[in-house]
Amino acid sequence: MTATMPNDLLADLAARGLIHQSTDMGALGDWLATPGRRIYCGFDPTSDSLHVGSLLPLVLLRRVACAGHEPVALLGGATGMIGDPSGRSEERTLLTPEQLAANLDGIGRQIRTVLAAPGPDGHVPAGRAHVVDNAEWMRGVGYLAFLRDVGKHVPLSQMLAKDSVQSRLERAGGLSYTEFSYMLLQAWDFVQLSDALDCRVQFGGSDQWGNITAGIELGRRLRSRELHAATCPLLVKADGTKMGKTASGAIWLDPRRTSPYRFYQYWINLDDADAGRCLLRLTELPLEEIQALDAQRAGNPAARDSQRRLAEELTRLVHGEDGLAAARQATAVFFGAEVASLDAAALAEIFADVASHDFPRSSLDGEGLPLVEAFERTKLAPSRSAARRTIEQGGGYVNNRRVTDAAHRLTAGDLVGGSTIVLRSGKKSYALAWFG
RNA sequence: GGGGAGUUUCCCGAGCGGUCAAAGGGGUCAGACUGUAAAUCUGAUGGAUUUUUCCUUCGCAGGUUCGAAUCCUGCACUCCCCA
Repeated sequence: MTATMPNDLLADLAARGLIHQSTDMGALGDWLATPGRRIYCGFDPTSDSLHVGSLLPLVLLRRVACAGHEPVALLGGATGMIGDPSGRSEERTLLTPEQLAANLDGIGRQIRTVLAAPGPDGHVPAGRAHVVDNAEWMRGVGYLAFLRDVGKHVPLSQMLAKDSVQSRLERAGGLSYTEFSYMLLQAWDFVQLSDALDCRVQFGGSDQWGNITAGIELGRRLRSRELHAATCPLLVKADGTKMGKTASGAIWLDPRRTSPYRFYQYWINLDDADAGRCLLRLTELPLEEIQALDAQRAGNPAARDSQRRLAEELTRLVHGEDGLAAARQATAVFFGAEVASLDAAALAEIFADVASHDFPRSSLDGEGLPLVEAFERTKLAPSRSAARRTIEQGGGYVNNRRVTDAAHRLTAGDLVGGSTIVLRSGKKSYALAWFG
């Protein structure tokens, strides 16, 4: 059992800074006083993988489960056909049905995995998790029926008043009728979920407030039912930029897009200023432990216990114990650990992100392959001259051992794991030389 | 249409006819320091070989010279001033 009891959910969320806006907290608390309540949060199928930005709502659902309630992850199989204008400055391009199907499959898998992963205490969250797709109830609905059953009950004045609509209308591109209608679908989702699962609470990012309140209003008009909601603040870094964006692109949850190593490294490299908030909002570590880490960070920032802990928790959550182990091993190697004893499988795992180049096996025969040539061919250096320079200046490594002789040649004795030689330039530029 | 200025190695920007692969700054790459941070310091920075040396670069094409990025002619483009 997790230590958290049902009534603690709202207090815990508040303590972690996860409540930005909400409907009546008192009523919300009363409803949540009974265990096993269902709370939903929607996920847009805009890609076949979630990224770091989606971690917050995903962990939010886990908190729901840990508190003894039942999280409902709603996949936008229907709404994905339309596109949510919230927080968008321009009209979206429509997804093809094939893309949408692939995206639903991908993120559905990720959501199930994360919701079923054990927490820091080693236990799977108590509450049963539901994953549903709004295409289930939208697919068969006709346009006329929808206009009569749903549209009729939503005043245009309210729709026009939403921030998401206003900001788009002020822009040159405006927004299409299609995207304008999005909120009706999300509102209808809420009502449907309250019918089918007695789900009366919706969580979401603060940019969802408009869509969420549309659902609450519709529930009141159509069912005379009281629905509740809370939004969490958008997670941004201290410098105002989005979480999970790097120079080389977004940090994804899919290991094929972002290796566990790079995922781990993203958190390790997080600014001190952001570490505390991320621990609070993205991990399930007890508050006392986070406070202790905050104190350690203030007293000894160089140790970076917070970043390390954050990286461990989130990598384990997303990639599992094996993924964390791989990330740690890769980290050790990338920061100079011995490489000679690794086997082929470990090498492939660790250097998954690293560029490689195939050489004929015979090039190692006799005198061997000049190191400068290997550097040039693997693109570690733009030319032999450049390779010679970095080697002479102490920036050349073979299997993580520094080589300062520019005339050095690689031979079969340098092979690691049977057919590979690990080359490195400077602190962290690696390349693999394969000898097939 | 008339007059003037310019086009240099990744960028900016110096460059007396030879000693210019070309000052200086930025960037980049290494090294040191460090918290896998920031700042700082050091070195390197056309290619091939490293001993010598060779090849390719200074808008494009020719020319004058023993020899030009530096002089002459034509062409292209950019900028400024006067109409």
